[in-house]
Amino acid sequence: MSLSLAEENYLKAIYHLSEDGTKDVLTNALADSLSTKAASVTDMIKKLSVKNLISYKKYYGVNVTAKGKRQALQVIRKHRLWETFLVQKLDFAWDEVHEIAEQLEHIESPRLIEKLDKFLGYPTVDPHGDPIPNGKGKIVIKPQIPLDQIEEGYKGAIVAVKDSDSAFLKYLEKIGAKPGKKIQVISKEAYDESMEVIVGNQKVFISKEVSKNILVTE
Amino acid sequence: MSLSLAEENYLKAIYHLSEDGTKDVLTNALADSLSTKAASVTDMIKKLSVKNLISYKKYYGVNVTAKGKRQALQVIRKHRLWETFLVQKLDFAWDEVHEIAEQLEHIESPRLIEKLDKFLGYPTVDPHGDPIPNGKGKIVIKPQIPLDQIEEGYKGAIVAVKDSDSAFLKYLEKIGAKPGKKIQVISKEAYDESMEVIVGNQKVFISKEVSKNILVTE
DNA sequence: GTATTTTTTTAGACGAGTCTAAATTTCTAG
DNA sequence: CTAGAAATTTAGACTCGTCTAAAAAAATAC
Ligand SMILES: [Mn+2]
Ligand SMILES: [Mn+2]
Ligand SMILES: [Mn+2]
Ligand SMILES: [Mn+2]
Repeated sequence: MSLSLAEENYLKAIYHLSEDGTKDVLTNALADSLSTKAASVTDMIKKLSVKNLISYKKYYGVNVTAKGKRQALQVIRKHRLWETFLVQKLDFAWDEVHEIAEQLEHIESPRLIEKLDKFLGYPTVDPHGDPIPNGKGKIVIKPQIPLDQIEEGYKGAIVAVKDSDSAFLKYLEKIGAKPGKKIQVISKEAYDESMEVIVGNQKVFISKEVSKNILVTE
Repeated sequence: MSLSLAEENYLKAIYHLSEDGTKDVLTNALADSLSTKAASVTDMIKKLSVKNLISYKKYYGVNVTAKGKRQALQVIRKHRLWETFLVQKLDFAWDEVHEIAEQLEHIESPRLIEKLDKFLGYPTVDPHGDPIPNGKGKIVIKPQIPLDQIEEGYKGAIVAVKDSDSAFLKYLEKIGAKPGKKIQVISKEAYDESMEVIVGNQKVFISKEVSKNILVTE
């Protein structure tokens, strides 16, 4: 009963778009996310539904079942372990790994993943700060808040980044922002919600566009 | 112009069965090797032929073109680098890696392969002793002879093994035979061509079935 | 509360890759 | 040299995943 590459990609997209299974995902949102057409999504949705991986109410979107969530988390686990490998062992920059992990996540071999996990020292987060589900699919999410919801005077640390777009990650690299780094909010402009922050030792201005994609500790 | 997974598998099988492009490969041989049906092979052959990756004479088999050989060698390069990674870094036994490499060889990312190669220290042979083509597809084959063609009194070393069957590799493991190990032929039975050999420090009897799949130095 | 717009589903088609069964070609005995 | 056997190709069908165009349902606007 193992899933095809397409099925895995759909399941993962549904899981992510549903925000970990908390809200239903609409057909067009999935089509956008997977760069495909709504009609194709409807077709695949029916198949996943028959296999009991998602629940589907016609016209009102889908969500993962318990079974589907387990499968999605396995794929996410593989994706994040491979990303970690690529950055930590092969010396890739963090903005280069997503596309490659998108392929590697579909390699089928439980033993491979076990051994990779061990080789990497059982990491709990990937290079983007995203938590890595364990072998049983359990995922420990650290409390985290989008930086745009933070007020002046805040001191904390970056936990993760939301966007996996390469240009965004390159920009973060440039300003020295990555998971683990300390961050302070010096001032916040009421008009456009842009911010002046200190990351590492550097003072930088960031727009709301950026701050909403940076997740920080409480 | 990148190839599909199926195309890559066919091309690699043709290259191997043709013994590095030296003889034509027949439809049924290909079907056996790929665990598919002759009719499917004929279909795919036509496609590869149109793409100028193989030359095809109806009813008389196929062989790789220069272009096809280049592509096949790239896939083989990836396969053998991944096998090396699995054994050297992830601590897999050498009989466990073939199936996984069969999947990993299709991951598309030139940068990944470059970096993997570097990470492994630019190995020249894989865990089975098979040469790893370099980035340009150049392959250095060490002189090697099947052990069954060797006579009494021979002293040399194992260069590679032919069969990637797991049971065969496990057997070799048991008798301590692997690429790099020294080997001597103590005696050879004329009747069935079985041999008494010393591998490492151990004296063992091996059948022709085994000796023909062990490649040794001259 | 009806009309228009937006979203989703259905209908029908296509390419990739595979299969079985039938036709064709080549090989091999005698 | 020819009949039968063996190998290969062709014909037609199927699944998977995708697409476009048309139909249907839901949301929204007035
Ligand atoms: Mn993927
Ligand atoms: Mn990530
Ligand atoms: Mn393969
Ligand atoms: Mn090998």
